[in-house]
Amino acid sequence: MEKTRDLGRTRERILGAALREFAAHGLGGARCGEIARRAGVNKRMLFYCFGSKEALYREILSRKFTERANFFEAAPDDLAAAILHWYEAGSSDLEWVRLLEWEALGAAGDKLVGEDARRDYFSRTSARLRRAQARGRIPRDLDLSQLQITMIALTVFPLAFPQMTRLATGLAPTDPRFRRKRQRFLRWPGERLSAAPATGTPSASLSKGEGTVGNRAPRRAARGAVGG
Amino acid sequence: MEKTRDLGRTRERILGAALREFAAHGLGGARCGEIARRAGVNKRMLFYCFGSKEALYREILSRKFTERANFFEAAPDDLAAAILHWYEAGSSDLEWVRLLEWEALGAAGDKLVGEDARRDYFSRTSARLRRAQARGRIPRDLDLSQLQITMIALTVFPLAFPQMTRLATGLAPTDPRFRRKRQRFLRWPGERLSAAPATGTPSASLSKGEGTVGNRAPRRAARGAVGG
DNA sequence: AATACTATTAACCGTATGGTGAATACAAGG
DNA sequence: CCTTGTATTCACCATACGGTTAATAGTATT
Repeated sequence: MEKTRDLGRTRERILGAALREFAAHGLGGARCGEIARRAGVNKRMLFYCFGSKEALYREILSRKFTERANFFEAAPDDLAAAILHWYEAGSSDLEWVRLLEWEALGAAGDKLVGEDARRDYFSRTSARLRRAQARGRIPRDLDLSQLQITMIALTVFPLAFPQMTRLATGLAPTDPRFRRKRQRFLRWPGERLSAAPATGTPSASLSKGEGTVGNRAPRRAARGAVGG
Repeated sequence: MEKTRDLGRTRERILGAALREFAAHGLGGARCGEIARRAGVNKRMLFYCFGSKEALYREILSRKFTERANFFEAAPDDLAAAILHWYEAGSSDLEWVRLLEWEALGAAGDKLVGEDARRDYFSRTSARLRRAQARGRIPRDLDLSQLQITMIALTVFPLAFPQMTRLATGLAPTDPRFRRKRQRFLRWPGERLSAAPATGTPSASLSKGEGTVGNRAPRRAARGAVGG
């Protein structure tokens, strides 16, 4: 039979509820009482287990962050296919995108959660892209760091701005029909990029895509803080 | 000499301070006391002038919304040039982007501020794009509503996720150097799109770009509310 | 200069919230 | 079965915040 007392389990329940609450309302907007209620746990346990709301938030970010990292590691070589993989990786988890977005709004310039890992990701991806460009698989006149954020933008944006997506397309970004259409659309510039006119290699490939995009720390106590 | 009592002026001062505060912290995170302090005005005046925090927020959104709309109205015909104009329109005002982002996170599905105007914008733009496509100036196999949110994504994303932008490019999205690089980058797919291989017209043009992208109403009292 | 009106201020209130002190109940070890 | 440690609960605090009541001081009008 179930143990009536199991700290590990309550921890997990809290983390689950907190993820939902923080994704929905951000650090400042999330309510400890609500997290406890959702977790079916006494509010006090949050502080017993994690010390403070902010520490709990950091824990959530850190977990989600590493979880997502693995996903990104598995990108295929072909650029067009890689874009689709990134789309999958970047848009299959609404809560993650929302956490990213809260962070983007809340960060004041203080160190991000997992900043090193992120920097790592970007520099690895960058090196890979540079190699591909040197081999002529990406047009020489294309700015690679611009290409990077562009790819993230292409995949993350619809989830990050769902109302706008719905207004433009009539579909929710989570709707399977939307996702199919988006994938079809993304294939277009992908192939175009692959057909690299600069050097003329008809089919392109990137090295394998790894890495992640991430998280960050808290802001000024229980609010939001400026972002720049 | 200056009037010591001027309701119009205090209203403006409040609006100015509120814009900054709401852009920085969102509806839930913004503090009435702080707005008053920044405006150099007694807190009571916020409620005297606007009734409630939320009403003030709506006023801010509505103003910013129509202000931006005018900007978007003036897009040139040529697609490549239009993209640059949209970039300018979409990325020249950080506060606006942040308001959009707060909205995106906060909206629970309730009606957006200026939703009708936005729908208008999207349908007008959509019609224009369809005409251009019919004339063969945009590849026939390109999904136009996907194209629309893509263009917004390309221009808005760097400001919406500044930390990511900085990690990828080493520059802040507001940095003039970044903006130049981004413009140069955006010209690339712009010209590529213009060279419409589907029907073969070498130089493309869109009709004029109008419209706007926008705002929304409040959420559950002084918090954040779910977004989907 | 008295009147009437309204912009402005000071003080205050009720509530919600993050966080805590201390009691309590369960489980394992002896 | 009793003790010991810890997971869980209950009651509570201090504070911050949106909003309001009521008094006050400019200003225009006559």
